[in-house]
Amino acid sequence: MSGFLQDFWFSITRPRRGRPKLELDSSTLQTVAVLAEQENRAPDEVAAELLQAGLRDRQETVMAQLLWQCLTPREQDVTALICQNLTTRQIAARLYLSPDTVKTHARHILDKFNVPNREALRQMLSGWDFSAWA
Amino acid sequence: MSGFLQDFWFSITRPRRGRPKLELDSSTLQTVAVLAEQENRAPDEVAAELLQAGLRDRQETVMAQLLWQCLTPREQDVTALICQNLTTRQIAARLYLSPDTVKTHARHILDKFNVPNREALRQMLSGWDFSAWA
DNA sequence: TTGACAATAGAACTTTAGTTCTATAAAATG
DNA sequence: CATTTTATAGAACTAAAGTTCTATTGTCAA
Repeated sequence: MSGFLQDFWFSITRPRRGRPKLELDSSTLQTVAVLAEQENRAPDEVAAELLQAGLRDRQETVMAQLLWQCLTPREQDVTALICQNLTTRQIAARLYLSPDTVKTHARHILDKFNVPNREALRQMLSGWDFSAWA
Repeated sequence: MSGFLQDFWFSITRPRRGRPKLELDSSTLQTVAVLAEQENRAPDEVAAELLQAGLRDRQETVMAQLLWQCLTPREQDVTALICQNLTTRQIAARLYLSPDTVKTHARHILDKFNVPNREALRQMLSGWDFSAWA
């Protein structure tokens, strides 16, 4: 058995109740293999890297969600529209404010998320769904 | 055996020579399991999603690399520095140009990559290593 | 050789975001 | 109740990016 099979078999045989099973379709595995071959690396290494990168993203999402809860309702509105790539003017028109007011909210938002600019905010929340503010 | 084990076992027993083995450390698997539990989803579903997202990123990189080849040497310089978040002024000082010239190059770069602004360019090349231009 | 094109360089002007400040009303606190 | 804090709103100014244009030189094709 390969090291992976050993590990997996070991985790299955451990006395754990209701442990979920890890099941991937073979096409994903094959794509990993193809990519690994292109990069001259072991597929398990590539897969681990991809998984770990994805997991890191998710953990950052948890942090961002906590910070989101610290926003006022108005700030959440402005955040959502910023992340949908609306300009200050567009946001102002949408929320019936002056552009300067939008910038004030943006200032507060960036401070609460501790990011240097709107781009960094958008990057931080890039996987979020803001369609409720469409 | 789980479905994954079946698939994997099946791929191993197929008459393929030198097929690489997929091997992940158990801590990664456990992290996937924890995340899946938080999201009330099956771990194999989460893992597949993470892998597929990562693979999609890699494919976009291939396209970007083709476009990168279309850049002139100067444009590649400017692209690298833009992606390291340098301002126009900083880039101009680094390359001994006027800021307006940097903006001209940027214009050409954005056109060649078919992106609307520098932020989109940085997003597109976010996984690249530009340390050679440090 | 001449003209077209590409690479490199730069300028004037506009738009947008960022920075620092002021102001008011409502809510919280002592 | 008086004061402080917070949320919301806005303004003046600056920095940065974006847009459209001009200019020169080298290369290439007719």
